[in-house]
Amino acid sequence: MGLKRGPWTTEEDQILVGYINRYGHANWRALPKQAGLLRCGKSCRLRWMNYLRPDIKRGNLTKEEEDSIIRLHERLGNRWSAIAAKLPGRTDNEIKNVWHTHLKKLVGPNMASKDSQRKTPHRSMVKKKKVSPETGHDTAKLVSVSPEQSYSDFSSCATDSSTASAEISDSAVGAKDETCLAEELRDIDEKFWLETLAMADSAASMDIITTLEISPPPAAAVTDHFNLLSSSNGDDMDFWMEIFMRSGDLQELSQI
DNA sequence: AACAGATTCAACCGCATTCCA
DNA sequence: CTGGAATGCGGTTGAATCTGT
Repeated sequence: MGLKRGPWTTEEDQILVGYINRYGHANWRALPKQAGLLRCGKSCRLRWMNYLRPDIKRGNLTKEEEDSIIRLHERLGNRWSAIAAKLPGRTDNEIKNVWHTHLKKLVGPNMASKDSQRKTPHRSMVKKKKVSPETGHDTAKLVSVSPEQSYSDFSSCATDSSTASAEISDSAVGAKDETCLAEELRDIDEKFWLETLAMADSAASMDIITTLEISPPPAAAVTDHFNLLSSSNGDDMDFWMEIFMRSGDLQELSQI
């Protein structure tokens, strides 16, 4: 289509930065044409988000940042954008690259293999994990996916739950047929939700939620767990993510 | 100095989600 | 409700660079 690809030149960068500084980036698709760039909107967005944004930190990650990434990855899996959101000035792409080039090696072979198993902790699956009014589970969705998908999805959702480490061994994953595995996952899944929600229900958790300034916790969040689960939408994701993370902290603390 | 293999990281690709008519 | 466009995300690729022989 006559669009340029490959590395960006300094001139292109200047044009893009100049245009965005002046007009913003309300419409990425229209932006390159209006700015006079022979790039697709997607490419412009990526260049801006990962490289040209003024708030991007340059240089190597600090030890603290690396530790944070390792901790967050342990809890969130390969949800790079979620991890990046906790590290101001760092991009999801950068964190992903750093993980694959440095940090994966640091955390050791066990975690590394866990990482490869985890594969795509897909956000769609996280969202689809709505609770059916009758059964409390979206069974059809779980049964229809492959064992690998089910496991990676599960681990991404429940990475930090103690039940998440109610391990499904490699061999088990390989050996079980899809139906058996789906049933097992449903059991674990239910346990996970109950535990997580129980955490949210406790006064201690509410204190933490308050002090964390999670904004704003849905009014029904604690009083009506399952109704909320079945009606939860994207706006609540940050809230739930904090709950997942905090519940992990609470469990770690209780073990200590 | 020359080469091969390893590493790094910007950019691309495909897919899911969100938005809107 | 539906379908198409726009956006965002995570996995992958490949050129540039580094390192070891």
